[in-house]
Amino acid sequence: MLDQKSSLPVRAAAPENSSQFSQLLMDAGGQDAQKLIPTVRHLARNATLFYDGDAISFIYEIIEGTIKTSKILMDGRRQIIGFLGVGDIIGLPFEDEAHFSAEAVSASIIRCYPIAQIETAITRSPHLARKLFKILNTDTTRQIDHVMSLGRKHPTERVAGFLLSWRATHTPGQEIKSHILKLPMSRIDIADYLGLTQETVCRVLSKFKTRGIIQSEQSRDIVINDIRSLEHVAEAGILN
Amino acid sequence: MLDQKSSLPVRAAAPENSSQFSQLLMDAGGQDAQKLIPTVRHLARNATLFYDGDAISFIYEIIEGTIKTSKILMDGRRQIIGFLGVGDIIGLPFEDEAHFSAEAVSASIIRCYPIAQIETAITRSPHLARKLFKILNTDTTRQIDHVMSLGRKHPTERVAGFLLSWRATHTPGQEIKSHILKLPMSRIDIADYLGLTQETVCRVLSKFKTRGIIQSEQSRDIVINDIRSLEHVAEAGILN
DNA sequence: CGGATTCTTGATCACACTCAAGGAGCGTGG
DNA sequence: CCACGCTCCTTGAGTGTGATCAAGAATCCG
Repeated sequence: MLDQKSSLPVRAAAPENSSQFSQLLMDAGGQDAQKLIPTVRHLARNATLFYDGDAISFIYEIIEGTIKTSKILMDGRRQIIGFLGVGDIIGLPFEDEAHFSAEAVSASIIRCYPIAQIETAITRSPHLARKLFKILNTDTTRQIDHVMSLGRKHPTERVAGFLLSWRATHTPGQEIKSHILKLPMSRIDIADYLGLTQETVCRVLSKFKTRGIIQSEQSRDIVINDIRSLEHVAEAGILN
Repeated sequence: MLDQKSSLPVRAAAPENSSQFSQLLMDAGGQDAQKLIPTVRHLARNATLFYDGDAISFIYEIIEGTIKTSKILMDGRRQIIGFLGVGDIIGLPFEDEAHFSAEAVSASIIRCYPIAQIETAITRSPHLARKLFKILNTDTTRQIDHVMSLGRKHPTERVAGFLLSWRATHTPGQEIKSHILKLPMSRIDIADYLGLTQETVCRVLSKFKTRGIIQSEQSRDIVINDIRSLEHVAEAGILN
C-alpha cells in the first residue's frame, strides 16, 4: 500500500527503535496497561500531524511511512529539521509545546501515546527512561551532524551526505545491498532540509549522474553506482 | 579573577539550571551520596575539557566561565555547536562517546559527575530523570533554532539573533536592564558558530554600529542601543 | 487527454568568501 | 616603563558560487 512492497523486516539498521517501544510501554504500564494502548492515526500524504506551537499531548511512533518536521519563518522561508522513518519517535516527555510542525511526506501510520501517561510510566520503569534517553541521544547526534552540514559544508557535500544518511537509516533491509534508494520527498523538501534551493539540489544530483556516481530513471529512485566516491565527496570533496 | 566582577547572583534567567542540579544529585544519591560528590576542575582559557570521539565518563556542570562545543572536519573547517554558560550541563546519560569537543572560552570551573553514578541515580530518582529530560528539551530547542539560523537566515539575521540569544541566556542579572553584553568569545568563534567568516561577522557588527543599533568601545563589550531594531533584524530584516 | 505539479537546465546577478593589509589590544621581557 | 611581538579585529578590493529568474521537460492524476 505504501512505499514498502516486501514482507521483509522493515528496518535493518537500528531495529532497537522499532516496535519494541510499544512493548516497553506495556511493561511499564503495570496495572494501568490499558491506558497505554495507543491511538492509531492514518495520515495521507502532506497531512499534518501537528503544528509548530501546538500544545503537546502525545508522543508519536512511526509505524509506516515518512514524516518531516519543519519550521517556517514569517516570510515563508522553511527549514526542515529532519525526516523520520519507521520506528522513529516524535515528541519529548516533559515538553509542553511543539517547537516545529510535523507532516507526512508519504502516507503514514502513527501510534499516539498520551504524553502524560508516558511521563508517569517513566517514573515506574527505569528501563523505559533509559530507552528514552537513548532515543534522545541519537536524536541529538543527528542534529549535530545537521548543524555541521548546514554551517560548514558545500552543497555537493551536503547532498552526498544526505543520500548516504538516508541509505543508512531509512532504507528497507534487502535494498541496502543493491544500493537502491527510494526518496519519498520532493527536491524542495531536500533543499529545505539542506539549506539550499531545489535548483542547486538538482544540479548537484545531475553532476553526480554525469560522473557516474549515481544513476536514476525515476527522479525519486536513485541507484548508487560508486559509493566510495559518494563517501569521498561527502567527507571532503568539493567536486567541481 | 574571571569575567564576573560583581557579587550578584550570576544568572538571572533560568536559575532552575543552576546549582540545584548538584542538590538534586545529592538527594538522589541516597546512601551512596558520597560517591556523587563531584570532582572540580579548573580550566584555563582555551583549555580542552574533552575531545570529539573521547570515551565519556562524566557529565559536567559549569560553575563559572563559558565553554564552547565544536566539531572539525578533516580539512580544518570548524563548526561550533554551542556556547554554554554558568549552570549549563554538558554531556548526556547513556551516551558512551563524545560527538564533539569542549573547550574553555574563558577560564572556567567545572563540576564533574561520574556518568555511571548519574545513570544509577536516575533509576532511583524520578525527579532527577525529569530534570534531565527537561535539560535535554531546552538543549534540543536551542539546536533547532541553530539549524533554522544556519539553514535559512541571512548573516545579518544570524548575528542579530546571536546577540539577542546571548543576552537572554548568558548575561549576568543586573546588566540585562542596561543592555550591555560581554562577549567572551572571539569573532572567529562567533563566525564558526554562525556558519560565517570572521570578516562577515565584523562587517555586520560594523553595520549595526553605523546604524546606531549597537555601540562598542572594546570589541567584546557591546551595548544594545535599539533592541527593537535588533529584534526586527533578527526576525525578518535583511538590512542592506 | 488536459492541467497541475515536480523536476531539470540555462542565464544572470548579488552576496558572502577569499585574499590582503593595516590597526588595535594585550602580554611578555628587556 | 616602554618596546616588541603576537593575536585579534577591522576594512577594502575582487572573485566565485549559489540564489534568483525564467522557461521547458517530465511526471502524475483526475
